Amino acid sequence: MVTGPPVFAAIADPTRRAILDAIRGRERSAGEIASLFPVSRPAISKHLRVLRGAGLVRERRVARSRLYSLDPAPLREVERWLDHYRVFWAARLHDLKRVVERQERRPQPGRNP
Amino acid sequence: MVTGPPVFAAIADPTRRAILDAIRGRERSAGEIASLFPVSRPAISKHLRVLRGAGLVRERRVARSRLYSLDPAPLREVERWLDHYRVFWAARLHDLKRVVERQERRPQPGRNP
DNA sequence: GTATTATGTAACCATATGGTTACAGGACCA
DNA sequence: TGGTCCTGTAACCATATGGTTACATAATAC
Repeated sequence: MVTGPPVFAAIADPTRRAILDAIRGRERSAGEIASLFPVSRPAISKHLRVLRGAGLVRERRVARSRLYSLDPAPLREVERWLDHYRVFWAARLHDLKRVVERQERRPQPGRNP
Repeated sequence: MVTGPPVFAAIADPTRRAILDAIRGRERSAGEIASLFPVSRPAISKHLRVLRGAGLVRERRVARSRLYSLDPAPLREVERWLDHYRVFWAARLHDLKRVVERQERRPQPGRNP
């Protein structure tokens, strides 16, 4: 049984990572998400439940559809864990800083509220 | 079956993350690692095999012991994946930059060669 | 009301996973 | 050589996981 923050287990599966990639940027309905993958709709439904359990997606009911959008907050836990290791590839830390600075200059994408 | 980069599955288990935390900093023997956890030594041996499969640990035979040390390289794959999401908590990007700058100023820990 | 659409849930299945105990093998010591 | 130490592997077990098909439910359309 995998205990600890569920986000680590949630992103272990490649299909779930792909789902996150698919809704990063724009909200999508469950059916729309399912259409992107070669597995059945119920399988996707279960993946979405896991992602919801990890707090990685928000669900919004609209008419007959359920629209899913990204909630990146739990990923900061992964980020925090990686912090302890980032020092080990410190040779490229200045690259990271440059990335950060580039993104700071960029306008906020702003997920729809 | 979990395909894709094995590093994501490797770090999904909390015991394996704890093992990485334990050998981050200093090399440890298999038995020493096992002594840190409430599970049997063979269980740890299997976890170490998974970590080796993901390229996260290096093994060095010394006398009767096997010494394990961290190989952080595969974690950069996780880092790279997170890059696409970091923009979504951009409000705190300047914090990250500060962390980076703090670590750049710090002397290199240098894993023994 | 009834039909239709979109989605979650139940029941089930095969395989993966994480754990155990028992055993095998290589390296040091006498 | 024989014995002890350290560790990996084999065999096995219970449960988790990811998938399926069939059904239930909720909201719109008629």
